[in-house]
Amino acid sequence: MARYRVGLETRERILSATRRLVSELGVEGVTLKAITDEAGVGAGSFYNLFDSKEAAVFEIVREAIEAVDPDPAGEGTDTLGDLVEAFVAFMTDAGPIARIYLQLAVGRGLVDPTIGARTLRSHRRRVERFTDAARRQDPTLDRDDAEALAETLLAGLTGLGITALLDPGFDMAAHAERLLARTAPSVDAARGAERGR
Amino acid sequence: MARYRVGLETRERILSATRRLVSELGVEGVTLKAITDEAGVGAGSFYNLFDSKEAAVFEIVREAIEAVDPDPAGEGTDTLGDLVEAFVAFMTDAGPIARIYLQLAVGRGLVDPTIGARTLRSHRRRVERFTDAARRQDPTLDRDDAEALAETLLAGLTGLGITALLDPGFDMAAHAERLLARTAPSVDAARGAERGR
DNA sequence: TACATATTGGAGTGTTCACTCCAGATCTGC
DNA sequence: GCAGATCTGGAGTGAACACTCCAATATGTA
Repeated sequence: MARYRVGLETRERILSATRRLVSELGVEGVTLKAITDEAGVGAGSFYNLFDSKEAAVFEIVREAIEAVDPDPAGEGTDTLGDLVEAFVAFMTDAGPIARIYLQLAVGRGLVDPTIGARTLRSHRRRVERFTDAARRQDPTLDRDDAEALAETLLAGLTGLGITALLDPGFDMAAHAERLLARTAPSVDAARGAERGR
Repeated sequence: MARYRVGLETRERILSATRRLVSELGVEGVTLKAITDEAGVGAGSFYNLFDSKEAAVFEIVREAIEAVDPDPAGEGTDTLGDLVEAFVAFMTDAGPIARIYLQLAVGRGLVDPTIGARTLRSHRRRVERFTDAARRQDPTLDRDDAEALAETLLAGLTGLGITALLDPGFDMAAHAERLLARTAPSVDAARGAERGR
């Protein structure tokens, strides 16, 4: 749709504005006028580049959902600690994206079945990733046990992430560390031993 | 505002409709027409009983937020297990209310500072309740440790609740049990001992 | 029963919204 | 530097929205 350089630049400007506004006002709170004003662009320019307001918002939303799954290529190398650390970093450093993700996954996911299903799918994938990491570090772990471990650990991380986004003073990293130590004691012991080496 | 019997009945009918619709469509998705249609009532009747659409929605929202804190009077008697059980029951049995609560707390709380602050306050109160219960059951527990325990346990419960609402087949009770055993081992040991008596 | 007051439905109002249209400006390959 | 395509802002459109207004009716009281 955009073919000239200026068009592509405008597109980026609009997406930045949309990202900022969606994170501030929510997926439902953002208006076309707000986007075009923030981007310094007329409505005509917007519709020259996007089919609808929804299309621009969806682009941002997809970006947010995919951002929770870091490095989908590098399989089998992460430890549970790495995964936890990455999740904490996503929640505390990713700025608007984490906000958008949670708003979307929880706020919209509970209302819109399409988004709910998408969120659940992405959650399952993450559980699997965590499960694999746990069994890699503690091979004596039963598959069901590892999966239950992953499920509770991820649930805890999600809850901590919500608190962290609501309360800027919350020390998510410390709580996540503790959560890992408690929910995955055998794995964490192995980790401690490795550290002490 | 309502003085006659019929008026009070209509008020209840409108609130029921609002509760149902807010849980299905979300706080932002519900329209006045949807409410009045669902309640079988004209717009005039609605505004005879409520100041605004917001007022009716707020009534439902307040109800949802208060429902998370069960039995605020009976202090000092609940065990951690009781509190966990109550939280699980709220998420799995409370029907629309739990949906509304999470939508609101997370979806809106991340966007609307007023709601965010309110959610955080209610969260702090719950953390305190959990902390007290933990120290009651294991008096050797340090206050900071107990609070960290409560924070991680509640975060986990919240995360599990989200999954439970997104996935009807999810066994929240089992995961919550496991979470309690892991995050509060000393308390849970005491509990097991009591059970074995 | 008679009267004051509450309740009712729904047509009407003003506002906000996403989106269309298009004339003129700008861009880029040749 | 010309031609044809792309990009631009913003006035204009219709639909959806929350809310008002009011004549007709129902309700409770004495």
